[in-house]
Amino acid sequence: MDLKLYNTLTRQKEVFTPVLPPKVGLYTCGPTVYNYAHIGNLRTYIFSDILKRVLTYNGFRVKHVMNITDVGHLTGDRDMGEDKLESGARREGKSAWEIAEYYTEAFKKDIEKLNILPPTLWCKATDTIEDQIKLIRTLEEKGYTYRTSDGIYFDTSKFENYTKLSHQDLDALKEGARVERNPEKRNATDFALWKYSPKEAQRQMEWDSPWGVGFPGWHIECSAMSMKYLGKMLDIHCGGTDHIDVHHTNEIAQSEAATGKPFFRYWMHGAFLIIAGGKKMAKSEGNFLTLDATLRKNDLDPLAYRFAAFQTHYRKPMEFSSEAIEAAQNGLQHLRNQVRTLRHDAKASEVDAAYRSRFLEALNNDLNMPRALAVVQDLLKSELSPEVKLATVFDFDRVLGLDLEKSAAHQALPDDVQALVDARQRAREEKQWDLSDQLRDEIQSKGYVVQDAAQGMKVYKP
RNA sequence: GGCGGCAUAGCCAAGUGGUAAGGCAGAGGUCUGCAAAACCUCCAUUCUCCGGUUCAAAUCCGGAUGCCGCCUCCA
Repeated sequence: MDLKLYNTLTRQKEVFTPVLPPKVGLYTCGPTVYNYAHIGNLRTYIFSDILKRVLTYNGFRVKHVMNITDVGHLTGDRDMGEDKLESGARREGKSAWEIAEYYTEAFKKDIEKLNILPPTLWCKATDTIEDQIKLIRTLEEKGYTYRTSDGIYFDTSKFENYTKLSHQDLDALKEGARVERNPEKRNATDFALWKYSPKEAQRQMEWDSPWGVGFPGWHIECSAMSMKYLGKMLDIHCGGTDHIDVHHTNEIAQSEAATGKPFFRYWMHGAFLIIAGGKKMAKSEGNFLTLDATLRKNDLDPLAYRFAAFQTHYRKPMEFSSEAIEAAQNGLQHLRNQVRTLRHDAKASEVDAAYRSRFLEALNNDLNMPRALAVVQDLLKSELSPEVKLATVFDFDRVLGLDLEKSAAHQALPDDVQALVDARQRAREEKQWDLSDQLRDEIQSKGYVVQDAAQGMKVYKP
């Protein structure tokens, strides 16, 4: 079955075919590690995780590269402003390197909690400075660069079709612009490839280069790393929608200018998460929620957030509220209970081909997770045997990543709990209901759920 | 000011020409000593509003209203 994906470049769904099948090169723009990720950021990584899992489910072999931006991302546009890592270091009284290390680890913990599979390869901007310098030299040799008092810039007017990804009208852009100007730039859209360290202040992160001591611009890292690690497999590049106009547009310009060849063929972008008031989540809006804070406040399973993200298509803004996340938690709990009930009296056998095909059809229609979830519900309500249902839903979970098999697995009870269970079983057989209820309370107070079924008592830890 | 997007039940939402998926919440029921879980049934004559095209529109076109994003760093 064809896998259709929406390509920002062409603004339509296209049948996906990689350069070197069955291998697929996937590049995800990772975080700038100067602060914690918020749940809006994480929505985008859940999206790229689904993309990767769907590719794998379709039989492709995915090489997934994700970068960590630990230098060169400025706080202002037009290549003015401070480096985020340097300002983060000042804010917290640590070194820029410590800041990067700390928030990289925090990010990795977050995605692990959400069952986001780690990439095949992590790469850091600061580990590839040499490659970035090489790329800038190539651009220099080909005449795409110019020098100003603060750095080396890319002349976007020399690259034809600069707006092919953003589909922007540059003339209209200029008129409406209300930004500080960098008077040395030839075009408003030109961007820094290399910035000199400021004369008055010592930077913590700086390197020698043919143009002087300094640091790379933000965009060049993704070009250098994606080409270095993916080689010819420049298949899919994904990230948040906010990257379309500047970051990804600039990546394409500098990469294609340097190589003379097309860069990635498929560009995919995840939409924002917006909070109840209808605003996007952002630090400047004061509605910045980390994963931990969200979970703690509502006492939730991290996978409830993953499940919540599946209810909205990745290209549509997702409405977040505590009501929505609680609904997702209940929905996930219900799904797990359904699977556990099946598991109680059956073993997984064969996957049902018809349901698998319907599930795949939803996934392959530009990752339509809401519809895929509806197929899961249909499956569970179907007339199929428990054995087949189980096998099929476990197969689906390769994409869903909701730990359905694990959460339904038989759990061995500790001796003290088992003793209580046995005692309660005897009490029930003797119809000593007061004692039975008392023992149930005791078992529950140890954090277990007690369910009386026809075949006997079910006791498990949720 | 320019460009783009969205508007479907109490909430989250799918659906791009053929007569409204799914989830959550809610109501009723089966099972059960009770509880919990599970299961079954019900829950939008209608898709922001007004026109138009069509045998047929939530889906296409025009207009209105509201909301959002980008053009400042941001997933």
